[in-house]
Amino acid sequence: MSTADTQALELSALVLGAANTLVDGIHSGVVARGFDDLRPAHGFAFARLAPDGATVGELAEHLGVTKQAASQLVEELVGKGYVERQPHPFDARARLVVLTEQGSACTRAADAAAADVVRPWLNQLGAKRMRALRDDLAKIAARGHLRPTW
Amino acid sequence: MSTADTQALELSALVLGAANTLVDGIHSGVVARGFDDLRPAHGFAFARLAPDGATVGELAEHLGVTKQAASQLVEELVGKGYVERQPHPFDARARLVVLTEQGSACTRAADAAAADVVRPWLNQLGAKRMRALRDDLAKIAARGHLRPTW
DNA sequence: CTATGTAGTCAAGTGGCTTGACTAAGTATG
DNA sequence: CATACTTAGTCAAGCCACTTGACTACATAG
Repeated sequence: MSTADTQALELSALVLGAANTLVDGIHSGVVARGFDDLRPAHGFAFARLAPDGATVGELAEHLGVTKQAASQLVEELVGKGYVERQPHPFDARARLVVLTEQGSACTRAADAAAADVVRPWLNQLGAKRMRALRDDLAKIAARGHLRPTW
Repeated sequence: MSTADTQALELSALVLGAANTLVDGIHSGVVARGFDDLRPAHGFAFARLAPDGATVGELAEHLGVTKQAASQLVEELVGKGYVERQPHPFDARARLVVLTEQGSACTRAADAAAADVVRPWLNQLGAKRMRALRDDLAKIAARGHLRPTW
């Protein structure tokens, strides 16, 4: 196996490990802040709904699941008070799913939890290399090599 | 929200996106190489079994599932010819799960697929920053801020 | 030798997801 | 406008990876 391949393997493992740490850490932080009836999958939904809401179909595509699954997820979140369905402004077939105040509070909690996870990384690497890390990953993403869902 | 928090959010999204790209890309590459009866979860199992095999319990802990689930996964992989159970050298209760030749071939395919995913990153960033990226992630991991499962 | 702990499997139940079928509303064609 | 087609969403049923609970076989401490 070539050196480049070995490097690729190491990098893969590290990226996957970092992602794992993030998902677990964010979830733990969200739970610790009182939102204990949510799972990581809900966070990925919130990320799509956060700015201006989304339709069930858009959410489904973002999550990589069927519309039916997304619809069920929305129904669950409605029941728990995190989101609500509104009539779509332009398309009477569609319904706009938006965060409630509770949902917004949860996304703020998730943001804070993410910061908690990343903070030790910042302390370890320093601000300069941290920026470089972010910029390099952004460069990769900008070239379309990352899925647009996140 | 502070600047550091914004940076943390961006970084989180980028890392998660990169991980997503890796998982999808590796899986696609493995399927394309003829191992089309496997799912990403099997790859995570192979990663633990690859060097010297592991017990069902060890595999379960690595994957973050129950022993029963791991046992079922092993049973499935046995049926497909990727792994086999051997008597454990020291503990008659335990059984050592090891890769078959087919299983090893699959891990090599996964390695190659990972390299395929990472290669465009290397081309985009250059060797120097690529090394820096890996080293920084390794530094973070070395401090125990990443889950040891990967 | 006995009691407790550990490795693994069997059995049954669960929950998130899928496919399939359907209604309501938009859109394009004549 | 009238018909055919597409799209947004839900309802219903089934699937499958995972869970909890119960159990056997072996190990280990007292």
